[in-house]
Amino acid sequence: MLPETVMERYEAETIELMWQGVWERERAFSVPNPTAPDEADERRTYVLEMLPYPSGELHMGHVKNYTLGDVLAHVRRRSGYRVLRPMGYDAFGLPAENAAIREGGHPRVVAERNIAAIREQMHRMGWAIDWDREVSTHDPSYYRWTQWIFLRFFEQGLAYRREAPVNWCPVDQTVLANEQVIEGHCERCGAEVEMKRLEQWFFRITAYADRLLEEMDLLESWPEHVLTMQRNWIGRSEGSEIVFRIEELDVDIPVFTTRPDTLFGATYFVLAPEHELVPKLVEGTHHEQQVMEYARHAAARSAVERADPEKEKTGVFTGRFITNPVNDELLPIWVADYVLMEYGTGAIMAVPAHDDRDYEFARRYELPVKVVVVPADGELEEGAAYVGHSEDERLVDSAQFSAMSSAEAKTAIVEWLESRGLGRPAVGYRLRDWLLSRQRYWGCPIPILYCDGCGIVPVPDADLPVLLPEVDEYLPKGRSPLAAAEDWLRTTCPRCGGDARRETDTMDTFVDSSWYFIRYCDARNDDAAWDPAIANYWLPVNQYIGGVEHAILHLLYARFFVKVLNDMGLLAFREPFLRLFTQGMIHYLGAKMSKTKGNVVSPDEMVERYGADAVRLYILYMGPAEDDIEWQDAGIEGMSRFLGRLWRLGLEVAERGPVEAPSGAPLVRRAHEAIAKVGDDILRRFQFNTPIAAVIELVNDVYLVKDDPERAGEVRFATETAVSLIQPYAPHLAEELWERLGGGRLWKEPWPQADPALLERETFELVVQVNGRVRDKVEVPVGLSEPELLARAKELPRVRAHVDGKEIRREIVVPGKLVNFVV
RNA sequence: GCCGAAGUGGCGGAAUUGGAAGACGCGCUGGACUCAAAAUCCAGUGGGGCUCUGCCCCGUGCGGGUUCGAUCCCCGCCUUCGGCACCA
Repeated sequence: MLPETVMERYEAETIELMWQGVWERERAFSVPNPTAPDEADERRTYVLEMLPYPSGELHMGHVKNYTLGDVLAHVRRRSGYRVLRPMGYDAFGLPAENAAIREGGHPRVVAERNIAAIREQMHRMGWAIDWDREVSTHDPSYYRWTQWIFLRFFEQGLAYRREAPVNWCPVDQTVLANEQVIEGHCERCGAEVEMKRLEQWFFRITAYADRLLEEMDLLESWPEHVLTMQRNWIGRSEGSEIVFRIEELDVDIPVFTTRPDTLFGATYFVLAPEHELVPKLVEGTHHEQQVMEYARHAAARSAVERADPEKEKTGVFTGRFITNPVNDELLPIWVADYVLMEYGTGAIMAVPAHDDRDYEFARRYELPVKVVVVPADGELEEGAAYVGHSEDERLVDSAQFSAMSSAEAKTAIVEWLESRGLGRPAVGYRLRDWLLSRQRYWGCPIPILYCDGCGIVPVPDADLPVLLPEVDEYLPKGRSPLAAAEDWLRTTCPRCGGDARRETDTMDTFVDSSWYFIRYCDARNDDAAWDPAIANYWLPVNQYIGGVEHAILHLLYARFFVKVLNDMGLLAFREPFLRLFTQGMIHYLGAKMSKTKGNVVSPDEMVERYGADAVRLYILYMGPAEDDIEWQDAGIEGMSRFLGRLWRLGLEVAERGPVEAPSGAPLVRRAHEAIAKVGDDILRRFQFNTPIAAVIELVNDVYLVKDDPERAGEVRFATETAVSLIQPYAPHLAEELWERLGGGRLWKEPWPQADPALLERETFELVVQVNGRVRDKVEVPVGLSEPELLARAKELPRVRAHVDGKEIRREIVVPGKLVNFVV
């Protein structure tokens, strides 16, 4: 053994930079596309982590995300797979634009500076990425194809334009999608959102609502809670549409309800303030002024006020009455803010006895409450609506439907209405169409022209990309900054040759990230967005890894895109991501890391102090990858210490030279147990913390006997195994030690396979219980019969102490584990 | 309010199919090495008790249940976190 003073110290930075250079020179992780792609190739796999937004600095969430993917990719590749693992940048979007406005300069310059920085940091982490496939969504060679896809959607009628009440952020001066409004506030800047009516572009995602639900069956493994969140977001509910009629005005108003069984309990009728019939109802009546004032006021109210559940519902009577089609009763028509224009038909029948909201409203405005469903025991709670269901509930006061159960009545009443043309079964969705236009500069231009003669005209494919023009002012003033680029704006119509203007809105960045995983497959293709043969070879993604914050939007949008592209025959599969893993967040000092709170642990600093390997190891050792976990400064010290321990062991063992390991030696067996554990944990259980513990244990075991010359062979084998198993986590150190131990390129080395024969034990420790309590343990040979095991157990003095003098009523034997005496 | 996930030593966590609770790391304690310290190596470390080479009791948020046996399954609570929240 070398004296400690002579032992070479572990210099993480030197070793890491050296090996990063080797990987780059040897193109270690480049995976070219096959010349004859075979879609059925079982030995290929696509490991993908979510596209980073290049904010200028890598954060610990990225480190965790990409290290998870890295470990998986290494193990898969060494297990004989062709592994596609690309990287890119979600570079369009508000933050870069805001930074440019703040600091002066061009958003492109800001974005590209940030990309350069984050790329550098990614290289420094040593992630095994195929950099030949790098893409950035802001690059014309990428967004050209984003535009091309938009045009395909447009052709299919899946991209359309309409005026719509939209969420308007007064600070960012732009329209927000519903999803970007959090409790009435802008997701990005926190400002209170206002309502505005504007011409907007939408994707018709609602046309795919059912398929987004049904085709969840095609997914191999997604976290149940993510699927639940998507189901809730889509919010499919089955009910019926029922037509009410205002005789005096000759007007029919349909409503959507999930409770047609309560139709006889309707005591009033409500229209949303924005409902188009409101003005007609009150025109020329003495209610007109009051109602119109109320409607204007309610409609203009910001989402935050309207969504506040604490707020009392308000409304106003219109003076009109509408006929309940089931019994010809006249119901007063109200306009109230608790009815939403965007859901159902913007009108409801109100059944205060059986709906909480209607009940609350009826109490406030002293409207009648009529009970039509009662539980079997007839007990109804005072002062509340009966909304629940009980097994034997029955309808009352509902003409020929009385005495039916709710379920029976639902069908019967709708059938009765349908036969008279007054109703039909219908489905409602919470999901709205995807509002994709943004009145901002830094996004993908929408490739559309407006011609005075031809109207809306798509830009011909041959004219793509529609490049972002240069402008002087990025700050939007209520219209897109693109509108200021006069030369760019004016163009000629490709159909009639007349004057035309360009669309000045840009796309939501979720559009860019809804197809990037396809582009990676064929990233350098200048003739098409992708070659279908190549896309179908790699895709769908076998393992997708990312933050749970994208559980709804990004994942839903990407699924939608793939379904549409599949329908067009451009892709052969219907779901983009077969397996999804959502990682937990990293907290520090008791809170989510954030710049504003100042509790950020910088990956750069940690890499500088401990090296990339220690950071990679610790980020996965902290706990289960799906859990939120707390960063502990002392924790990374521990990992750094372990790497030092492995390093010293490796050098010592290398120094001694090769020695043959006797098969079946204890450390050889221990090494095989570690191999089995690490492989199983990563590949089957998707558990990344316990494999590290297993390797640490192996190293600890080696340390206890490493100086025994008799055991040099098994020590060497166990050390080599530890180095090989830790390679996915700490690739630099592992590579260096592997070379010093006389090996070649470890990243090309096959992943170790456990020898089942060596996992077999000759003896095992039999646990002996009396009445379910452990009383003793004894080492016994494997393969003893049950009576033999029981006999061995009964001999034990401590067992005798608890059994003697008592009657053994039962003997339980779990082969290979334990016996239990019940006395 | 509705839906979902979780609760284990001083801390992060482990226990894979109902079979030894606390692997591994951190922290702490003791020892070795050193003039000393750091680093390193070795050992101990859930709580309580006793007749202390050992043995007994308690212990996985709380209260019940099923079982020879429960961190794991069932019922009812509590707490924390996440999602949705006038969606008719």
